[in-house]
Amino acid sequence: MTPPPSAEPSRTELAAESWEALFRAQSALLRRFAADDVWDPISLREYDVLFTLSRRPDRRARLRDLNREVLLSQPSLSRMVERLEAAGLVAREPDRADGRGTVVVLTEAGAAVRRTVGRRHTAGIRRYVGTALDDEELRTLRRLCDKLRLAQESIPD
Amino acid sequence: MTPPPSAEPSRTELAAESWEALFRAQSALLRRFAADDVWDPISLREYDVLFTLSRRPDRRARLRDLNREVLLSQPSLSRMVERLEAAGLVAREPDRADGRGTVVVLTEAGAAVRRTVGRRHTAGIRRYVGTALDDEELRTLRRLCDKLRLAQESIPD
DNA sequence: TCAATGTTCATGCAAACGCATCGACTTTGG
DNA sequence: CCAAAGTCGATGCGTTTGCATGAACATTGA
Repeated sequence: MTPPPSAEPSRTELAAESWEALFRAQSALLRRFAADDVWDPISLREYDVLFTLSRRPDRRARLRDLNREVLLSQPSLSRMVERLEAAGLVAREPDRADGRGTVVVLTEAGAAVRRTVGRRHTAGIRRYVGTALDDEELRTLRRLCDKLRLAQESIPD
Repeated sequence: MTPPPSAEPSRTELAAESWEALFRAQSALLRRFAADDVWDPISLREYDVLFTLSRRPDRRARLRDLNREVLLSQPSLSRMVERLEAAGLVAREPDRADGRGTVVVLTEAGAAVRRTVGRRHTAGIRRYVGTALDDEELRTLRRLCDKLRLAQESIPD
């Protein structure tokens, strides 16, 4: 149970330190982005949903699939989509292939808001991320984060 | 305004891709950790507060300082500390050096809960992070995330 | 010195969240 | 073929969050 008597950090310690560093970096950046006055008329979380939709073929996705990519509970996403629909940024339609499903579609207005907010947000990313690391480091960070995320699919619950 | 006609991704694109990768990796991991049945009797966010306190000298910190490290608004943290105090996991006392301040102290019970939950949480970290990357990659990820976070202190608002 | 300004924490309040659950539909297995 | 089990999305409900604000104290500058 106790770590081996070694000067080297164990694999578990390395993992814990890396996760903490990742978590803290994300928190610090998220705080900066949240402080940026670029989000009107949506929230950062809503932007995430619109952004995710905008990358999908036909700008549409099943609610369930959307939920897999966004850090929100299913009921919360359901209600957020409801609000976005009321604001005219997305539309909901039944899935013809599965009677249980709801398909969420990004409207033109939603795509426009996504682009506008996205451009402003990108300025922050360039400022807070792009000036902190050089090109090589950015590429490495991206590669490791992608690897870390994709690995989750192979790790059973 | 438009990117130069080049096959190379611009610095801005690199930064955006890296941030997205970081954000998605953090989301995926946070979801896994949240699904782990290890949090009782606290939430993941509350654990973060207890954990942060546990690393401080004398296990105590000003509310304001705590708020700098945790991704919560000041009122939310104030109320969370209120709940943690009601649960006996922290204590609040006035700051003798500054009449405005409130010092939050981790109690013995709070430290015990932090350790118990921390041990269980660490198993998840080892599983989800420690098996996804090798030692060298973990060290690199940690280094880049730390650099990214620390750089924020030098970037004005 | 002291008025003006800034900082720190608490609280009222509305919005958003997650959990539990339900109805509707789909998939599976005998 | 159909009953049982599983999946999907919506909704009731209590909890937690953030925003706006206020009271108390600290700091600043004339």
